[in-house]
Amino acid sequence: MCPPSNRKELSHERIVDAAARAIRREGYAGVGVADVMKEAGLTHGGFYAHFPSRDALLAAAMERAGRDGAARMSKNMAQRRAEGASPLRAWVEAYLGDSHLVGCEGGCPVSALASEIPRQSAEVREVSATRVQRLLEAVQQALPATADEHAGVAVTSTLVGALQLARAFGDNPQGRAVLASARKAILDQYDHEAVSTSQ
Amino acid sequence: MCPPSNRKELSHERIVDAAARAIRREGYAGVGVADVMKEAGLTHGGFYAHFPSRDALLAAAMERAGRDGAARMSKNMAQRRAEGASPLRAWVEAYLGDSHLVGCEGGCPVSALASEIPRQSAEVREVSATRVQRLLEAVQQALPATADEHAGVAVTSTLVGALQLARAFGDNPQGRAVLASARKAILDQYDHEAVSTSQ
DNA sequence: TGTACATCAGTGAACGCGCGTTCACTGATGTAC
DNA sequence: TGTACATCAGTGAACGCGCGTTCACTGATGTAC
Repeated sequence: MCPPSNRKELSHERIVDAAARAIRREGYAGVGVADVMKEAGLTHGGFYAHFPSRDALLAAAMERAGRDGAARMSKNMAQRRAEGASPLRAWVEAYLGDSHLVGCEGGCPVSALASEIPRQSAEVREVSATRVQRLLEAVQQALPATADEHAGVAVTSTLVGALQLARAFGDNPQGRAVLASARKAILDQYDHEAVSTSQ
Repeated sequence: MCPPSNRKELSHERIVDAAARAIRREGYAGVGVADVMKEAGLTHGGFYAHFPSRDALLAAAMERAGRDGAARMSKNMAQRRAEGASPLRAWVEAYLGDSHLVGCEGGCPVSALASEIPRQSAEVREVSATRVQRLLEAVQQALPATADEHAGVAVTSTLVGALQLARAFGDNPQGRAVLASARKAILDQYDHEAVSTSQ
């Protein structure tokens, strides 16, 4: 069925995909080797033919989750931009959408894992820090050209913090109110530029 | 040495104190019953005379950590206010101080644990949500009276998010830059009121 | 004041369980002749 | 075309370990008389 040189590679992809979902759903600490392998349709014994350790899997999963999240954001944003939203509005409404209150599985791994990062192994911390850096860059690009770097960092912090506080309350009016307040505060301050200013 | 009715109570306090430090240092998932008991100067066997389960300990620890953190913030703020800082400046500089980049052990449990909260048991989530609520209220009180509730939520989100992103980078120039940007952005926007306006 | 007893906080061994990791083996696949 | 062999991804049993939890016991303390 599969070209021989591809078979292992395909399994590898399934494992990383499963782990990328698992870390966002369960946290770094909640992810087990056996569960990930099972979700990838394999048995746990074969794991060490793919990764030297559980930590190596977590690192690969974080990188994959970051790319996943970015791709999904791009798609989501493109649609909002097509509907006439400014880049910043598109970002903020996509990132802080009410649907992100439940199930972090497909969302931004930084907001799903931020407080766990400092407690991870060096290899996981390094990959995670790079993902934070990419998130900062993406938000900066969505801001009007007049916004300085401080603004980019502050907006990213607000996005990540608001999503976490909202999730701490859960999918209820209190959680949704946190998201709404953060959306409003960011757009009121930074979205004074007209839509036509950018792009 | 100890009045008999007090002895158990004193042990209980030591256990909760140890756990309140442990959850901030290691995360909910990183805290073990035996380690906490050892840090409290006891053996693990006695634990279940104090708590019905590990989750009950985590809940008690979160509440204690919240009060601890609030008390420390009060002290820190009082000193800054005495030096002439506005309430908001005092809050922001205390909360986002560079010293919080290493060792969350004595700091704000919300920023130390935020992304883990949605994965906890109901009892831990409830206590944690209350701590988030208290944090929102405290920040709101530090803001100028002209600031609405959206501003309070946004500033709290920025504080929590910035501390976590900075800690993801670590105690280095990159981490300190995140804190500095967040401090600047918050104060530039919300601290236009003169010091004399409040209190 | 002194002795016997009741109380109870804390001890430490033991339990079942799930984890990360290892390894001898299986069985499907492609290759050599 | 057919047979024998080499390769190697994946299997599943087993390992040591640490965890949360239980429980029979200890030993210090205060009380009754």
